[in-house]
Amino acid sequence: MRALKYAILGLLNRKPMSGYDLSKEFSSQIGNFWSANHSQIYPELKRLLDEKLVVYNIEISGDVLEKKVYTITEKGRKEFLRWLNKDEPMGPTPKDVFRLRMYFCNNLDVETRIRLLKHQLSQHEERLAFLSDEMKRYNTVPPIDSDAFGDYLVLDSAIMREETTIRWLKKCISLCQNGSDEK
Amino acid sequence: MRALKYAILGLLNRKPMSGYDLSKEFSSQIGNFWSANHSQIYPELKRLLDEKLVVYNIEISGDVLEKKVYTITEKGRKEFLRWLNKDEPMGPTPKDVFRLRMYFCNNLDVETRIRLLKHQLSQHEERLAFLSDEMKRYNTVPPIDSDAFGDYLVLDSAIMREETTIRWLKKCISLCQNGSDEK
DNA sequence: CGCGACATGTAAGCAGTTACATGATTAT
DNA sequence: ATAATCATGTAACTGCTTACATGTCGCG
Repeated sequence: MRALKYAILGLLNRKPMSGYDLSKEFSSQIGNFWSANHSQIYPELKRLLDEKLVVYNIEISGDVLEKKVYTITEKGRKEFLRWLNKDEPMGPTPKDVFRLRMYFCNNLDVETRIRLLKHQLSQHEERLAFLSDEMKRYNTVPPIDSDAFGDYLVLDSAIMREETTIRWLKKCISLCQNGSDEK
Repeated sequence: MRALKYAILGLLNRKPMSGYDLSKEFSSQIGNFWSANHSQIYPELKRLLDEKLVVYNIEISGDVLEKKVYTITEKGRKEFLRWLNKDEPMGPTPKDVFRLRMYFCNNLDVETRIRLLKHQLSQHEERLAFLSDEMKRYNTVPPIDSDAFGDYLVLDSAIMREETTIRWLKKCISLCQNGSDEK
């Protein structure tokens, strides 16, 4: 599978970057659906280098600090495009610990459920507010052949995901409260 | 973290089961948000046994075929409830390879994007149809202290997730088509 | 001069997938 | 008979997280 490999190749296909830059990218839009930390990125870059999918040259920041700026090769671009064009089946359903916990929530007293649900709710609302703020930067949908188009699509998806989670959490809270009244 | 440990304890807290039964459970409602296959379940059961959180007794199916039916212990129940009551922060954003691909979709020609998007769309619509069918079994919201309540909540969540994904996919298709007209 | 950001790496361990391996039971 | 399902395990490998480890640069 090696999704990280293609995530990195895709980012380097946008523009040359260092491992450090890549790890920052994974905190931005793309990070809503894929991320990795530096301890995974550096070894992967070494591997891509061995496979001749990337090359690097060293830039000096300041006096002596070396920065390896990686560039995708023609071979790398080909392999990336091959992966991107492939039609793959729907992936496995992603895991979610909080929903796993709610699956077992009949073992919790109602007050605890509501407390846990409200805590999740506030976190997701905060996250949604952050994402909505990012969305404000787009007055219009970016051109479909620009890098920004991908940014826009995944940001939109992340917002929709948060909105849906929030709707579900509110529904859960409501069901727990009504159910407890009925008793 | 050991989420699988608690998933298994929670299921055994519902009723005694074999490893085989557990792996089937992960294909039902709970499987929408957590799953594992038998190669992970059997070693985990052994570990739970070592930790004295479960015990088993052997049932014979047919003539000689042995079936290990696991039961949660009092210690196991306590540890499960401790985990369940804990208030944990929002987990990391789940990974999604298709959205990762769409992040890079400006490198695809419009026809390919639409083909890939429509393929995903049909798969998610099929999945939604299946889940909606499952939902029909509930004429009413189950009692909030029944096992079925958890089943209901996660099924509802899975349906909302599929609906949202479908809305997003349709939006992406529409954006790609309109954008290509404008050019 | 101290702190946060910049910058790159390795090691140990946990979690999860795929494949290997075996055998019994039930329905057709 | 034979295929699908029941039933239990192990081994090898991939992916990912957390911690270890080191050093520079720019700002206040």
